[in-house]
Amino acid sequence: MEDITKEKSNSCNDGVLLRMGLNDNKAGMQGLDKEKINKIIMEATKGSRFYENELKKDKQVNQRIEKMMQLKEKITSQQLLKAQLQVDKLVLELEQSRNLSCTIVHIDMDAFYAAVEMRDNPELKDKPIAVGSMSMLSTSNYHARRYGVRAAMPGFIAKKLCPHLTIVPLNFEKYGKVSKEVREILAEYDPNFMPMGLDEAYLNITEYLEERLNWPEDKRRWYFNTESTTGNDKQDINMSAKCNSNEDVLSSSPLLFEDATSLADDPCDQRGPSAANSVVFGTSAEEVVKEIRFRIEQKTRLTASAGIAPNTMLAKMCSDYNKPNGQYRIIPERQVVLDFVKDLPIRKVPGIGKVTEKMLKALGIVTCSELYQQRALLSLLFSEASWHNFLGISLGLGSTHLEKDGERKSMSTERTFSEINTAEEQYSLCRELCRDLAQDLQKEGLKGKTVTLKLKNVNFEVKTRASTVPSSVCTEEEIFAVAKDLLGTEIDAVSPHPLRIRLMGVRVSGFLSEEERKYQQKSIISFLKSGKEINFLRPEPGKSNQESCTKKSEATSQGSFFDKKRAARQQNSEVPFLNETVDKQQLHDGKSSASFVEETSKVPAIQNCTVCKIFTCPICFEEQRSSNLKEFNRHIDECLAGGLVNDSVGVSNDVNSKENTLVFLPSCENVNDEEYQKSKTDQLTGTCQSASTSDNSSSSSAEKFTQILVNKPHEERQPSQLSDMARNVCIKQCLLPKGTLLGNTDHPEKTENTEAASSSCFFEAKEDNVLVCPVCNLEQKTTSLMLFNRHVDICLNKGIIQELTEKKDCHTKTSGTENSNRVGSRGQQCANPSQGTKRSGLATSQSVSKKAKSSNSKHTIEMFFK
DNA sequence: TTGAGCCTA
DNA sequence: TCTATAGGCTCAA
Repeated sequence: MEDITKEKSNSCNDGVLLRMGLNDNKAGMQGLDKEKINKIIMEATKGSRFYENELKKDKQVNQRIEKMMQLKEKITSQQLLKAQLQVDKLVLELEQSRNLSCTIVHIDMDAFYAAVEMRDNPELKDKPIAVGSMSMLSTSNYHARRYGVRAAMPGFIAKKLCPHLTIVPLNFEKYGKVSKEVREILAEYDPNFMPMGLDEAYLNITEYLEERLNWPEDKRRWYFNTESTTGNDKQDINMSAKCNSNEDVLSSSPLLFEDATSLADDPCDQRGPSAANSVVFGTSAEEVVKEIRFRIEQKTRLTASAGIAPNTMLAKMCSDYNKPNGQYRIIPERQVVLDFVKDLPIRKVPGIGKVTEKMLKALGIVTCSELYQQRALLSLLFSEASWHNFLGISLGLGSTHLEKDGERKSMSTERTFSEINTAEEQYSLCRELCRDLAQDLQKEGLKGKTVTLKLKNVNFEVKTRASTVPSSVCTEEEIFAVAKDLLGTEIDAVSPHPLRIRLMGVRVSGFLSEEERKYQQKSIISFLKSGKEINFLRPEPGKSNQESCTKKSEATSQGSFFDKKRAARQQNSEVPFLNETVDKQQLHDGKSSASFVEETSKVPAIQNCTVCKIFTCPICFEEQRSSNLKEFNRHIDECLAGGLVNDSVGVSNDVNSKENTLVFLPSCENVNDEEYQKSKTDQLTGTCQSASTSDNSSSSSAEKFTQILVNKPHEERQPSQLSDMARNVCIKQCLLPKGTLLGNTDHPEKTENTEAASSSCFFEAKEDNVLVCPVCNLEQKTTSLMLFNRHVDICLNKGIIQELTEKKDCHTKTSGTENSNRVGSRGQQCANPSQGTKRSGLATSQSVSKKAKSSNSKHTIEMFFK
């Protein structure tokens, strides 16, 4: 985030000191010199538990290095040669894919938090300040940096380095507002720009540049903001320029820099004629970026640095090149890119942290060109993801498109405190964290299956303990039920000694993917509810999050339709759907929006849930007070007989409103054999019944309604039966394109056009007809009825069984065995957005996930109940 | 596949 | 007196 962070790690040598100490000589100019700073830091930390832990961690890194070196020793020249060929093949491929056509910009606000604080409090202007607390600083201004005060440094140590340092507490609300102002400007240049935190963003201005080429001068003229230039600050808001061989910088920082000169006074400014209080910017990328920075400064009175390059990785490094308040561009030519990267220290590359730096240094790799030279060796020592990443870096390759952040993967909350060592306090804190987390989760409407407890003991050793439960959780009670068990295990593990901790955190992950949620929304149930959508998962308009979430949790805590089916099966219950005693695992799964029953009672704890007697009818959506389930089922029967058919069809399509093709097939699970046989016979004879007809069967419609998706196991079904079921369940003429033929394979004479009323049970497509699958709601181009029916079958199996019930693990992990002989280089790939690895990683997992889904499409309904 | 630990920003 | 949060990778079981 802050350039200070980069400074900190510029040249970490060995050991702990480096992590904590100063690593460049900038500080020495007017503040303290490097040695003195390191000495003070060492005196302040040595002997502390933190320091001891740092030593321990350092030892572990050394062990990893040792292991790597042993591995290296075993590599034969033949292996190396082979690897070289393999890697060079990839180099060729990468070269071919090199894209220099994009203009990517990275904008980075200078010492953001500190600059905001200084702007708002002129008294701080000439003082060394840092933002944060005595425990930890988030950033510091450039005065303070001269004393070695930097981000990620505890305030008390900073105070030792710079006794007159002013520490300002964090005010995220304020930074957020400023950030919003900056983003408004950025959006004008790239509406799809990618913010990275509050103070950084990537823009793709390729298209914008083309457009701007034809802009008249007046459209490129910007005026100085005299309003924001108060008397005292006037000299600060000037525009200045400093020129050097590499760049042409608009500079001015009133707040951070002392060497600003006025733009008007600058002889190297070559821009065109400008009015006294305005400035005209050109059409090149450099000019556009200057304009952006000018506008940011005029609007916020803060400065930004920027990098311009053909990809995100390079752009990010460029923004650091002339920081603060500068910009730098890499011309989009292969050789220029390679030259830029050549002597660049690897630590400057986003995503390469101190550990990776140290490991590479052990191999004699310090610069990016060395990274390239050792590519074959690296491919043998590091994981595939790692060495691919290294190769990309050494070739100056990175992502050329900006993707918005993907779906959230986890949410957590943690707290640091002075030692807590009693179980009572620990459980109490744990609950508190769960409460906070539950609120956050509910604000975003998230539920996850994995709960992770994080503990840091007084020796700074961090432990995480996770547990994955069958049903998603989101309420305080649900999360706490899992977390307290994890905590209990840890307390027991050290017993009879007390567990002495200084940090506790709770995380929930394993959320449903967006895709899975989409499937939910398009589930057969929603389909059947067409026109009267009630989506339990969405916040209700006009209601607070809290209200929505409460309702949501109430609804979902009853378990979805499928959960109840599963519960019923597990318990061998005769009651198919509205079971009063539900397995606790089923109670908390909110995956499906298909919950028919909405209860109004609170679920106090995971252990003791009972079903309330107020139900929401899935047909009329009215609350029904029922003393027993039969009564409620009777109500649904009435609704079905009287309203569902006409209503549901009528709402979604006024054509054929009098007809429907829904048939409620009995389930093998919950319907007696006789009834099942009867329905099976009906299917086999191709009898297609309307709901009203089916209503005459011995089983109640309500029960059958709940059984639509439950049928004979796949193996027991003939293809034709499956299709029949699919048709029975999903056919509604209203969803078909006008003119689509509906027909009956068994009775072709019954085939009718949708224009006319039809109770037929399958689709017949015209040539090249596009049919809308009633299950997935996607258009299916098909020339064959068979194909389309097959698609519907697959959707029914896949969409409903898989998508609704099984949570797909979005993180498809790389095989451990594949890389088992490699030394892991952890983390650096993913953390580097500029490499595109984070994005591509996401894309990969998504595509794998899709693949998994498609391969699972053969799964059948009954699998769910297993 | 899951859990734990680690790396990075 | 050494943070808080999130994402992703690796390795082992």
